[in-house]
Amino acid sequence: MFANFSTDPDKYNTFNKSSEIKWDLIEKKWLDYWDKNKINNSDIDYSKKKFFITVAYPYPNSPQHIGHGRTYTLADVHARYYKLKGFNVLFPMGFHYTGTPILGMSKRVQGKDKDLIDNFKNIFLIDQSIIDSFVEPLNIAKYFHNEIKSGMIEMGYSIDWRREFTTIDSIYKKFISWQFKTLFELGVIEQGSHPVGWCPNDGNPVSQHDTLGDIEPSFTEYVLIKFKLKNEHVFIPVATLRPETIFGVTNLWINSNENYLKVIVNNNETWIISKSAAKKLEFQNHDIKIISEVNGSEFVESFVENPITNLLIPILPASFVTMDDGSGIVMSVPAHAPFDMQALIDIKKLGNHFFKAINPNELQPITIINSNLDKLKFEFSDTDMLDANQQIIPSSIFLKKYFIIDQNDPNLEKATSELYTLEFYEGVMNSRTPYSDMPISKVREEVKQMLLKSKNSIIFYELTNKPVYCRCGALCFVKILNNQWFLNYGNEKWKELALKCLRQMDIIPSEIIGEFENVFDWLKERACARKTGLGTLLPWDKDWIIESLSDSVIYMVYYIIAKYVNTNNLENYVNLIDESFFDYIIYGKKNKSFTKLKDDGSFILEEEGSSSKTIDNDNKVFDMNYLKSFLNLSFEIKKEFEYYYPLDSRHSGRDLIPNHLSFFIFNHAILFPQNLWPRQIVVNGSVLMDGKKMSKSMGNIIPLRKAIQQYGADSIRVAMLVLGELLQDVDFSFSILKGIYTKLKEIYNFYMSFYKNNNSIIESLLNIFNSSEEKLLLENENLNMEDKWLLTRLNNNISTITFSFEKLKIREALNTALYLMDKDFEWYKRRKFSKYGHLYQTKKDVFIIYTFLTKRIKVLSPFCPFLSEELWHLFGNNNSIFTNTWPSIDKNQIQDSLNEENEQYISNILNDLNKILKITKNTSISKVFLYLSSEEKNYLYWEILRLFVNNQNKNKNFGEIMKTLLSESNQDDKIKSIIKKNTVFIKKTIDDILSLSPAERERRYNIGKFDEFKPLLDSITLLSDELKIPAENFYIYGENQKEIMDPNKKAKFSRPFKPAIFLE
RNA sequence: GGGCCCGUAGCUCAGCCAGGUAGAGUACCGGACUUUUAACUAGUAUAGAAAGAAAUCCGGCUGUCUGGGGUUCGAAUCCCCACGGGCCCGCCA
Repeated sequence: MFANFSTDPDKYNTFNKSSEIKWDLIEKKWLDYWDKNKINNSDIDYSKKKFFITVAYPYPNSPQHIGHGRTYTLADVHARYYKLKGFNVLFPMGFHYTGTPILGMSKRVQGKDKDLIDNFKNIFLIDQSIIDSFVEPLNIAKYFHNEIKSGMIEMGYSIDWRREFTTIDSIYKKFISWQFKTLFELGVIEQGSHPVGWCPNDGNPVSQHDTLGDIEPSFTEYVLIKFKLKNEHVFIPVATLRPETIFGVTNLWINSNENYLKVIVNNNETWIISKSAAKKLEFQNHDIKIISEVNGSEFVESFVENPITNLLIPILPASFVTMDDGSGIVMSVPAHAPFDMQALIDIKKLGNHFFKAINPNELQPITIINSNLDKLKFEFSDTDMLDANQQIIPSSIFLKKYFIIDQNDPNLEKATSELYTLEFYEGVMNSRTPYSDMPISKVREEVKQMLLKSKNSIIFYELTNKPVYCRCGALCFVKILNNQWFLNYGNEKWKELALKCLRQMDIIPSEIIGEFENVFDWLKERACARKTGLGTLLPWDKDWIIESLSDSVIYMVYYIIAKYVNTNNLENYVNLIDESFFDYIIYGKKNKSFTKLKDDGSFILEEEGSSSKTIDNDNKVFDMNYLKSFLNLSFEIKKEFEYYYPLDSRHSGRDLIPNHLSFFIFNHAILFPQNLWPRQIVVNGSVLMDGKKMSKSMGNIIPLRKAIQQYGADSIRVAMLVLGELLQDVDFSFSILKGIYTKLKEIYNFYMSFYKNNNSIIESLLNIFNSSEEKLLLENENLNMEDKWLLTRLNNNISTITFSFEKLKIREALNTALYLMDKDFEWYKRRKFSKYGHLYQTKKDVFIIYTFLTKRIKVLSPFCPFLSEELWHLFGNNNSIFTNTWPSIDKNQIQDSLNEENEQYISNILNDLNKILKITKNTSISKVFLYLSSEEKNYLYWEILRLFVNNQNKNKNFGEIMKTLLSESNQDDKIKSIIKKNTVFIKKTIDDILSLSPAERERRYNIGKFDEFKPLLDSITLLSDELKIPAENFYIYGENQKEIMDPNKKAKFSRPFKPAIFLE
């Protein structure tokens, strides 16, 4: 990968002074350096704590776009932070070849699909010759694999590439076989049937990219209820989504203009169904034999028996019945289905003479569901709307509401769905049914189960978005796949185990844990094998390929093995690798040849005189040395597994919670002992573009590598993370990216100029930290007010950043490191310049700034590794910044609170003065008078502050405070009078304190008596500069000072921290 | 249909869990800046003025916290309802 780069740093010449920074050179230089110095490699090191972190590996069917980068970048920042904290971090990456889309794409390339090829050419910028090679599916995977990997390297991800693998590598497949055999033995893999979208022409399941117009076939479950023809052994099945309405059926509807089929189903029953229903039933695994074709009209006026109520009901003609839905015959529930009601009305219009055996007027709707129709009833009252029991007929209300005229009215759909929703959520069954007062949502399931149990119905699947056509042009159906293999995530014991695992895991952000619990709740059987695609064969049933979400749940183990495949030729022993190998590594079980291994890795010697051949338990003969070296390797791998496992952190997008992440927990929970369960999951939201999810079909993707070329990796890393906190879905923004680009440039330039002006001092400072010289330079009395403040702020910021990192509030950490620290430094500059006219001069000055800059670049380094490494080396360090340590927090450095308060105070005064100047708009001001508040006021201030700090939950309104103050001073009349004299002051002070953050209150409280005079005096030069008033024209008085100049009697308005101000 | 999330400055997002202070970045505006001095004002070191703005710096600006109701002395924050936007539920990964 890096063969083209040299390690000679001069070659890159990134320290030159041209105004544009050569990010590409900087990036190449450090990528090369990290690679040469193996910075990202991780091996067993018992002297360090390990930290094993992974991200979901990519599926290589397209280049990475900015959206993918977020999860990876977060993980990388997390990894780099832990590395700086002194952990031995393992951050590996693999590639997921398992699945079908690559095969589909390859087929489309073979078929010269224009859309796809244009996409490759124009969006992904792939050469025609490469596209041509895509007729071979593996070439697609390999191409994008390389593409994605290059992108990851260019982004500076600290991945240990020695552990790379793909999911179709031979030993990986053995690993997956082991996983499935083990799961099978644990009894959580079962066989059953499963509905899928199906192309009869290809004989394959179809999903979105297999269909014309990229339609995802979706289907619902109907209940097909069988009505027996009176006096005949013939059944008329009808499909319904509302089985509970069986109690309200008055008749069946048949289309008398269409032909139906008489068929024998499953060699057993005779049914009358539409032609399309016959076909659908065949795909749904029913054996259909056609006997004859019959016209629908032949059944008109026949009677059928309701299988539940046993009532005899007639079959009547209706034109709204379509042959493509259900069986082509429907049951009529006029009271609750507007279609049925309208058809009934239409029939009644035909008149009695139309029928021989039936008087349609005798057909009365049967209301079986009560729901709140009050609003509608009020608007449309009419006698027609009552049934025989004087109950309101819901469907008729909706017919009126939509002004329906006949059964072909398009508004009937609307009326139907509205009534459906109303009754489903608010309706209850009435007393005509055995389910009186039960909610529909519950009854529906019960009736369905009852019907299925009594064999009066079957489940019937129907596409909801039909017609769906395969790319080959054939019409698609719902097919029931037989003998489908499932992972039974519904298994109670398994679920319990998974829940236990979840509970002891650290889920970040914690509020997302509820989402996991929900998923665990409804998770049931999950198909785990397919007929097509790349992947591993199901070990006991080689017709099936293990499905992609099932072979990617515990693969983190494999990163440990992959290193030995890539660097120790483990593949040479592939014939020795079977379940016993994984049993040994993961469980420490010794089967087969592993019985020859002792616990310390040495061998149990063969009997004397044995040859160099050995025989394992399967009676296979091996060369002894060959076996020994395999066992040696296995022992090494086992040691490494024990060192790195369990997994410490797993990063993923939140869209994977319902599947991958949940399966990940389930599989770990059952396959690993509790002490090896994963410890943490970190979930992040996705990156949107213009409010929409990035996707190829939307054409709103930004290829990652292109963006790196333009803005550099660091800018993109920062932009991705600063956009929003973890869980938030963020909108990508180029203006922010550009802003960050210039920000990083600014940082770079400042470090450069600082170095150039002070290079000899800086070099002498290289090893100063923790030395006696450092202590000497930081002697309290040597430091100015602003120096102390800067060091305090530095300390506090590092503490904030560290704390944010620990909670993985990455954005907060970044914001502090990138922006807030800069703000502090700006203030420092202003103070310095105003006092001395320069930023640095003495060694001490340089040292303070050097301290700030050095620590800052460290806290920035997880976010911008390239910039940080560059500047780290600029300052003369000749090791990698990532082999260094995270800046420590100096708890008792100096009087932190006081330093902060001082500068805060100065800044507040400056703001106040500016505001007053602005309001008065008086430019002729020449003198500034400041009055500091009296002892009495200060005393009261602390008393009130004490109440706030100590009694967090008490009422803090004015009355309460007064009461408390007075009651606490009940013996002391002097204090009492002070309190009474200063009620206005107290009220204002309460407001002052309320407007402080809790931290600020705490700080002021901890400082105790605050001397306002000191910071004022120290900042006179600053105030003078900023206000453009000579320093000698500032006058500071105590409120009660005798020789006070107070022409406007302002002094009495002074309050602690808020001196009274008068401008002349 | 089920589950989840979001709605705060023009834009992208913090703040909400633990109620009292609305805050960052970006955009925008002004100034510093550069050029010109032909015309205008003072007057010749120049300033105003006019024009230009790549970067940088300084200063400034912006809010019915989606709406309604409730709890509270006090609500962006807690509770309820409504509205608007998004995500996930596949033999996709």
